[in-house]
Amino acid sequence: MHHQHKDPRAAILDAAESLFASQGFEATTIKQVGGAGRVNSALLYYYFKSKEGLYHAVLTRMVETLLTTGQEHFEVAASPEDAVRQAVAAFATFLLHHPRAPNLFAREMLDHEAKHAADLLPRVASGIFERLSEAIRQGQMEKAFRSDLDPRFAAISTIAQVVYFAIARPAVGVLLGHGTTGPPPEVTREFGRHAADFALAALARPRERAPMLPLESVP
Amino acid sequence: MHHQHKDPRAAILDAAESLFASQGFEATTIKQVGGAGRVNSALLYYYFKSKEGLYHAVLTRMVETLLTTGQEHFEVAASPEDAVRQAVAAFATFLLHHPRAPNLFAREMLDHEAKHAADLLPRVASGIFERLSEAIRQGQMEKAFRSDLDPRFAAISTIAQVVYFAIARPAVGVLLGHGTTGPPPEVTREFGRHAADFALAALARPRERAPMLPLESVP
DNA sequence: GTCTATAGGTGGATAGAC
DNA sequence: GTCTATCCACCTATAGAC
Repeated sequence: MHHQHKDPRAAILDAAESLFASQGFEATTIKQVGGAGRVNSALLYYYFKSKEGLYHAVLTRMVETLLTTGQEHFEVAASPEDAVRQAVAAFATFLLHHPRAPNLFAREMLDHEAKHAADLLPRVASGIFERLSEAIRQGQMEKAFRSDLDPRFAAISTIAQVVYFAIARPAVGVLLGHGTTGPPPEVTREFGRHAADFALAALARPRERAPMLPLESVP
Repeated sequence: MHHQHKDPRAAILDAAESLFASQGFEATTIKQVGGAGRVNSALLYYYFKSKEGLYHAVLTRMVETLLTTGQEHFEVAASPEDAVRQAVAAFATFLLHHPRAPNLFAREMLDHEAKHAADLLPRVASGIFERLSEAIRQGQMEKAFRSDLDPRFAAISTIAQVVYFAIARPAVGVLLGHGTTGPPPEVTREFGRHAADFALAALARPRERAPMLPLESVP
């Protein structure tokens, strides 16, 4: 999975990302980072100001990747329905390559109330959530979606499913009968499809319109 | 908010619950617990085996409360639709009284892969998730819900919304324009209603049936 | 049951050789 | 740029007086 690094800086970043995500910031020691990255642990202070500085660098790099992935998916969306599917797919793709990413972000919310991500959150908000909300609003205007749901709330509900599934892996695993190690990859992919279906089913107009019929014909 | 305690054990539990939830297990020190509970910090080792033992006691007490709340709500559910609303309401009620609870559980998943909650998760699974899944399955059999969604996945999607909203408060706050302190209580309640609506909209049968009509009359 | 004092161990960070 | 050695702060846990 992980290839050898010539660049010590990248090696440190990779090791730190993995450790912070799996153990948390406080529980991860400088020496663990050095060990995992096969780099002298004192070297960390040459490339980064402090343990916190390293942490911030890890968060920043990950957000950039997420934004790029989101960008690529939204670009190919042809309709509001498609945009919803693409938004879910963007997260699913991102999670496939960075399985621990939700852990890292979730921790940042929990441990530091997003203090270190204060400059990053608005970029995620405008880069992904706002675009999804906008697509939903668009679908409502085009009468493709029901209009009694708040577009921003609906966007949160959509993304929440897949992010929760990733964060609460142990709990979800127990619920689905796979134990605390969490569900196998196949089930995870299956849930990704389900999440898009669930969101689109919620957004769908409740009853079939009778298109093209004059109003008088409706009882 | 917090009343004075005569019972040092309860004082320690309350202080630890609050601190573990807001800072995490590793970042919380014994002396902070003692300080917040107005109890000598060495006393902790008289009532609990260790810092880990205290942590486990906090988790256990919280799960019991959640299960009781869930129980009470499910008991009054008269229909599958009602059960879905009651499940969301159970979590909403619980979160109202224990705003930091999701943080605590989320941390346990993230920091320790639910190691300390291994004995608690099955109880939550069977006490709440299974009952919600069962209600959804029931609704599908009664033709009240669409039948192309996996009941267990649908249960996860339903709960995911409200739990995600609680965990990702800072991110959700930024998205909705309230800053990293998170949305005000009113918006939180509003989202609770939305979550139930969203889930029921997703579960609803896609088109209106023509009830009681003989089959031949359908074109 | 409650408190003081402290042992024993570890972690972040730096100084300075190479 | 990289490594060794180490300082200092702080944390968990216990011993033992009261």
